[in-house]
Amino acid sequence: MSSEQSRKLTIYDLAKLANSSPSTVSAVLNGTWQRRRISRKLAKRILELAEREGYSTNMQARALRRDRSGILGMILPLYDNRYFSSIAQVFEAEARRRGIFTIVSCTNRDPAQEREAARMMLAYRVEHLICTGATDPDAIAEMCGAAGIASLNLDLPGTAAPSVISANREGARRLTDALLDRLEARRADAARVLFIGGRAEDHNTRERIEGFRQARERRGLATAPTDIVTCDYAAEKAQAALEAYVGREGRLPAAMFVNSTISLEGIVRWLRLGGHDVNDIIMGCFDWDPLAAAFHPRLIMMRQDVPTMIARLFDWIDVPPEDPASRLEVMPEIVGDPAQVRVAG
Amino acid sequence: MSSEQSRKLTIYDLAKLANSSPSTVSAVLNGTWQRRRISRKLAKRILELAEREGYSTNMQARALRRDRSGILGMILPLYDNRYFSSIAQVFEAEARRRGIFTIVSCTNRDPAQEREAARMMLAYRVEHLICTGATDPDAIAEMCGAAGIASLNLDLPGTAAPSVISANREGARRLTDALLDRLEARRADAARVLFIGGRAEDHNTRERIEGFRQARERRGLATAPTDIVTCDYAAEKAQAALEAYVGREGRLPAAMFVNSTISLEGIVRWLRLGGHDVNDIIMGCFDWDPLAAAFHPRLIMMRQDVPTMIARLFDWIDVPPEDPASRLEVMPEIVGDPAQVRVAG
DNA sequence: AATAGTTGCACAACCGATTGCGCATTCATA
DNA sequence: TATGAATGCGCAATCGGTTGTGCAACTATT
Repeated sequence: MSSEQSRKLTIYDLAKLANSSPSTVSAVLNGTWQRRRISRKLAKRILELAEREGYSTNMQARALRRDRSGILGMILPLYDNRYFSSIAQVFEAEARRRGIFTIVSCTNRDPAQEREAARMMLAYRVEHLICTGATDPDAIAEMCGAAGIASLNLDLPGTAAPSVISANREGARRLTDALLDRLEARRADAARVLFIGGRAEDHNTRERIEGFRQARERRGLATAPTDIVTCDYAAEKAQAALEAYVGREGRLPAAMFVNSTISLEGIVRWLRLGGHDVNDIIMGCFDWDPLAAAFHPRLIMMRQDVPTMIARLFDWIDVPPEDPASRLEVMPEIVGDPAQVRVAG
Repeated sequence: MSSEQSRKLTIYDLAKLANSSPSTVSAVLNGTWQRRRISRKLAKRILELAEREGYSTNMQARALRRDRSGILGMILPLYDNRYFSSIAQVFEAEARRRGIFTIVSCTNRDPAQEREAARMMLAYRVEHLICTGATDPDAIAEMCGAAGIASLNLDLPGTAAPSVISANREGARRLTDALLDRLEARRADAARVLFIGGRAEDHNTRERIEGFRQARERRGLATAPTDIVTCDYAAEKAQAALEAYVGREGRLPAAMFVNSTISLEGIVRWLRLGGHDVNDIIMGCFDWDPLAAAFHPRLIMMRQDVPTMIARLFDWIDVPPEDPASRLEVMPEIVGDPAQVRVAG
């Protein structure tokens, strides 16, 4: 609050001002002064001085000496949907609550960018690295392992580090059940249900497909390969895939299991452009977006339980699981389908 | 790639392995070896050794010695809309392209959190601090000034640091023009246009209101205080505000200028819950969301030009403006209104 | 062959905090 | 009045890079 020194104030400056020593100032400022038997009086004087002079600890120096950065790193595919942005926000909020600093980096679902981001995070000596939705989590876990840094997977599981993920199969089963219930209520053809979006090679998509298949099987419905279109997540891809599907089948599907809000964007756009009423198709989306809910109240969505997922993640940060390949599934919540409330239990 | 040492490899280790000295290894690894006249042969040998042993520079040590962290900091209100998430992504991508590391922190439009985040960023000795949509940018600029760190404002302007913002007034004028054009085409009552959302105390909202007012004035339309409802951004607030407005006026507005996608969410939800057709009201939104566009093709949106804004920001990071209170306005683009294409020029 | 310039590298002092250790006082006890 | 313990604090080494400076060895010049 006082002088606008361009050289930042250090503990050495404070020590001089307080007629004390750097080690004492350090102990006072980092809270270890009681253990070091610094008198309360002196501690108080130094704290006031630091406050008055606007001292701020040089975290680089502290990190270097302590060999701990006090930073938690996270890599993330993107920020631009509610699921990932909420992951970033909740993660940051929880870390802040614990006085830990966070660094988040978007890697655009690109393995090369993932590796590069991980390399930087390791150079900054993050204490843990959270890999969210990583395309190649094991590669990163291996890098972290070599550097002696713990890594954790979120959203997509790996085999080389503990993973917190959504209960994709069970969630998909419930979402599919909700779609089928609606179809029955409408007396529509339950055969024409389309699963669209996602990547055939990613774990979540495979699990959701399996849940989709199982839910149908339990009602005696077969699932043909053409019922499933894993066209990647992008809106344009979903749009083109739906167009192709409709061209092939000659008509719209009766219901759709849309594998992300970004795919939903393409689907809805294509339907509107083609003059279709979105309400004519029963739609479920495995992800949640309140704006979509506002526009389309009959849309059924699976909202992944981000707060719980992050909480479990921090549990493992606090106490690493014995098994490095531990996998924890967190149940997502169905939204927008009142009829489902009893079924979900 | 070799041993899984738990102690991280340092330049001292490499120096021993290479029969060289730490200073030489350092120069080789940080690229200053030519200036230090290290032979190409030795440099090559050391680089290969470092690669083989999986060396990674301890950035804390480097930052401490250089007195520069190589980190760019940004504070942001939220990630969860397309505007802010895109700011974070584009900012990070551009920084990455330049080999600079970034730290982004969400501060929930809360001045206390803003200050706390800034304090942490300064403790980590970020080289610049970008304050995006800060409620109190000048307070942060002052903190940065005292620490001898340059700060820049984005989205919301301040008086104590250079600011890159959207051309809110002109953008609002154009958006309002588009609404009024549609109203005329529909021969609807141009008096019943509602401006809704935002904060009366924030600069952007004030500017947009002024643009709104001017556009109407130019067509001979007066703007009453009741035509403007700055109920904050939250969906629930917008929902409640619209309900109150309709209760007061006895009918829906003919058109609405919605001041953010988050407010739009509340508006649309209220309309759907009340059984209204969103197409009955001519709507413009000052912000852009592709999912909203997909659901509501007649919605007119102002898409803020994030890439240009970030580019200008980096221009000022490279070459600080002479005037610390410089302000640069970047024109947003109107989306979803084909008729506007010629008017926009 | 003596001198000057160049090449190639190592020494050692930092950067700012942390922390094991030790030394002077003061206090309690015998 | 000695003696042991407790109190209060400072010294100095250390974390891992960076960088000004200096010194050999070698090359070019006269």
